[in-house]
Amino acid sequence: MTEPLAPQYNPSAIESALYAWWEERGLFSPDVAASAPGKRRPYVIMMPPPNVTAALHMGHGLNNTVQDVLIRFERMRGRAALWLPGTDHAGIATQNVVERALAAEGLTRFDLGREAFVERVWSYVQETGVAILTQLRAIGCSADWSRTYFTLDEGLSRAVRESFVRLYDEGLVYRGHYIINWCPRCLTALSNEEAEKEEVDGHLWHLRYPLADGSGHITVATTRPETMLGDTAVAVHPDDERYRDWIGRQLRLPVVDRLIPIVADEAVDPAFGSGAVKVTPAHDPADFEIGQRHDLPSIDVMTPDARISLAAPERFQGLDRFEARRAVVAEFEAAGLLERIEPHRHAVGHCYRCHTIVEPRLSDQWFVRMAPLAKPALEAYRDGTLTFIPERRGDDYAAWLEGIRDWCISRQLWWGHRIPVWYCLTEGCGLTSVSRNDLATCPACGGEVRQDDDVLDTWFSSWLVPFSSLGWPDQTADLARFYPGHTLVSAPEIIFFWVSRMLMAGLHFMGEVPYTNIYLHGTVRDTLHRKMSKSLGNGIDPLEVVDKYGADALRYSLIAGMAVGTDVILDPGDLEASFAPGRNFANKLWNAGRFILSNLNGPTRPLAGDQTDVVRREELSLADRWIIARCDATVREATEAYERFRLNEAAAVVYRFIWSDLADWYIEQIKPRLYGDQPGGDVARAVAIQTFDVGLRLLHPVMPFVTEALWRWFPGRPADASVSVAPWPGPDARATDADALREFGLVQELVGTVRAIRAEYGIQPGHAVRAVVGNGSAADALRREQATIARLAKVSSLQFGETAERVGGHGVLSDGTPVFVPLGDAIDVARECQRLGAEVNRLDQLVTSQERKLANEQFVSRAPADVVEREREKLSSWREQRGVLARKREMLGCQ
RNA sequence: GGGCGAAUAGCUCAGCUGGUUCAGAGCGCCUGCCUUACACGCAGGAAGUCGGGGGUUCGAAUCCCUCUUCGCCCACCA
Repeated sequence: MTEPLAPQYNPSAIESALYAWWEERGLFSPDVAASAPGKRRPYVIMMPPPNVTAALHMGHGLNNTVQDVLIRFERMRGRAALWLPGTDHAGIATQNVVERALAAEGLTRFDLGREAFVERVWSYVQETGVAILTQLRAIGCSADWSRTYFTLDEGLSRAVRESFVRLYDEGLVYRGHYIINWCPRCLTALSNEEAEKEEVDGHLWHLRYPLADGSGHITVATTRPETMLGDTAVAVHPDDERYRDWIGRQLRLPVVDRLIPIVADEAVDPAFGSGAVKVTPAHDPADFEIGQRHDLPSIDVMTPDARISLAAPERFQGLDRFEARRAVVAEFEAAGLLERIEPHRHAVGHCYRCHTIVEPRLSDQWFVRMAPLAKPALEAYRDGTLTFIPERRGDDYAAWLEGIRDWCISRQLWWGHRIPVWYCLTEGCGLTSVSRNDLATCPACGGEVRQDDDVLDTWFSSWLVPFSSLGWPDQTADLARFYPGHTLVSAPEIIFFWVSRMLMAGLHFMGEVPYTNIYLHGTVRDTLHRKMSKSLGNGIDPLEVVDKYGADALRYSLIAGMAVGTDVILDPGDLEASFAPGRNFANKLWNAGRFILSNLNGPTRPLAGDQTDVVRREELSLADRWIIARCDATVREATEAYERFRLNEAAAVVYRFIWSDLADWYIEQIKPRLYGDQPGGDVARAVAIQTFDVGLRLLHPVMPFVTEALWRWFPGRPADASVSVAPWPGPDARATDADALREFGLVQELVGTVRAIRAEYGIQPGHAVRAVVGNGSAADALRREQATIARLAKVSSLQFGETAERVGGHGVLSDGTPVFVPLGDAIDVARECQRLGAEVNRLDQLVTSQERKLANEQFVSRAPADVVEREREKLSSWREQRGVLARKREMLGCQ
């Protein structure tokens, strides 16, 4: 205890030093040997790897705080706890960042060429890549940094290739020519999940397509008129009476002047629009399928950056898709073929990285066949292997798996894992080789080969992380010990990108789910319930909070503000409102610790592992027994709350114990024993230390820094002791003490009653009053705690029994004990009558409704006996209190 | 268009298996206190028809139905 104990806790003075000390000691690196087979399975959490270029935001703050609370809890419970961190190369996101930097220099990636560009990304990533991991340390994350991975590391890249080759060999990876989601800005294909559907207000254009023979026209409705440049048919439903005779006839496609047929297809909904659909196989997934069924040509009228291609009439070529839309509509209008335009709200896909409207595009891509992978993953949910917290998220998971479509995994990017496929360039051979190793020549003909230009979807490496980060495909010791893990902590929007895919990959490659608990927390939002985001400018920088209020305050606010599965609302305009409670609590702890530690200079008892071992039971005062019982109850409640992922409740329970019980009552109660030579000082010191110690340990997962600082300063700690690996407090049957809880509760009530009377009549704080306490069930206890009552309620003399005086403040305890504070002329009798009258009325209402309840035959006969008994006790208690106050009113001569 | 969630004090939210936490916490507000751990504190206080309506039950903030208002997810009616 050599550190200066300033009265105000200063987090920045200790946090980084404590963190460095933890890390140096390797407290977060579980030993593989120490958790050898036969011992309890280790507890493993895979950290959702942040993007390598990311800067810490509140979403990371919440996600990682939750994980840290869980991992610290399990570590203290004595399990080998591994929290495995890493970073994600984040293909599109990272490439975009670097391309933006290039753009500032007036360059594009094409100016550099592939090799130079990738090098440039690497150097960028090496510069910034560790920033977020450093930031996670600043908020106290106890991850095992010695095992940090990067998804483009050699090891993980090997895993990516291995999995690709295996899936290919199993027929689960294939190359196909389909409509995919295409981002015209990022110039790459996207998976369905990466194309975010968003409702937008658009229009429905009703266009007339004339029959080739000039005998009339058919009207089609479309939300994207520009695609008509690539129309190759119009489809109607085969049973649609209106068009029965039209099927098979030819239309003259306006604008492009091409003949296209009318075909019949079941996919058409006769009830929508005109019941006739223009068919653009190259630009719409549904149309593509219609095209296949009817053997229609596909005309791709757009370039990769969504301009009109050479396949369209010259006057449209080069136009942006939205310019082309206007131009097409204008031509229809000019030709009198625009029937009408109506407003139409519909869902449009947007690139999840740059928010550009996605263009459905026909191209050759690599896919993973998902149905066979989804089946066991669905089974694992249905048979109860998986637990979702909150439960309802399991339904989202199951629904997605049931409707799963094949996964487009190729990306036309340069940053990522190059697809391990080589094409032979030799004419007549043309072999496609899928290989774990780089190929220089064709294995069949020895000719020149060319590797596929594309890279894999970022998530194709992340879905392997639960085992690839442990060394797979090698059978490493880490893999044997730490797979499978237990809990995955993520946000609901990541379920489809990552959570379910890891489950599928784990089952497929490892034969076991990578985790069984899936904890899905909410989103961090502002007070208008908008998601915090850079673009909205409503974010809060976690590091600024750490700076101003400390990491513990940040963590406390995030945890305390979050019930299972609900969002966390923070006010970017008022950091004080959001984070002061945590800061204040840390300061409270600091000062409670300071007080206890600075009062150890008297006799004390040795610390022991268990609170009731410290002293003999008969030496304990009522207050000692009470705080010990409260402490034990807190241990039970907090432990259960942590186990059930009710982290906010765990925080609240410990907060109440430390602040309301320990600081407000127990510490106040023992002060005389500590200051003077009054007996029991040694016992009080021992109990205070012991219960505070328990409180610190219970709180450590949520507020690691301040608890560690205080815990280490306790006398007698070995220099290398850390609360982060201190044993988790266990319940103690001997601490249970209902009498102490009830009796000290009455002491608290009495003090509160006298204080309220003092405040009501404006008695100066320095002025002592007398108090008269009548006979009640706890008379003995109150008598024994006279000194406590006198001190805390500023009572000069506490009398027991009757008194002839009647003018003063009156009250009653819940057991019916009358309380009287003689105040003579200091009070106005009428006011006191009114005060008591209100109280009698309140009790009267309670009594009346309670009497009705107990008079109800149905209640008495149907409610459980113990409930009826409790209700009877309540009634008699209220009657008793009402009687006491009514008599007091009589004595005062109230009307 | 389908599915899910939320609505409790001025604000942010707890309230789990219907009844001893049952109407709570923190912030804010009002009153009084720099009482020798803490003014980031202490003590006392005001403040709510538990969104509306209906139902089940001896008993509902809690379970069911319905309406209203917000939010989220999914969706190839062009």
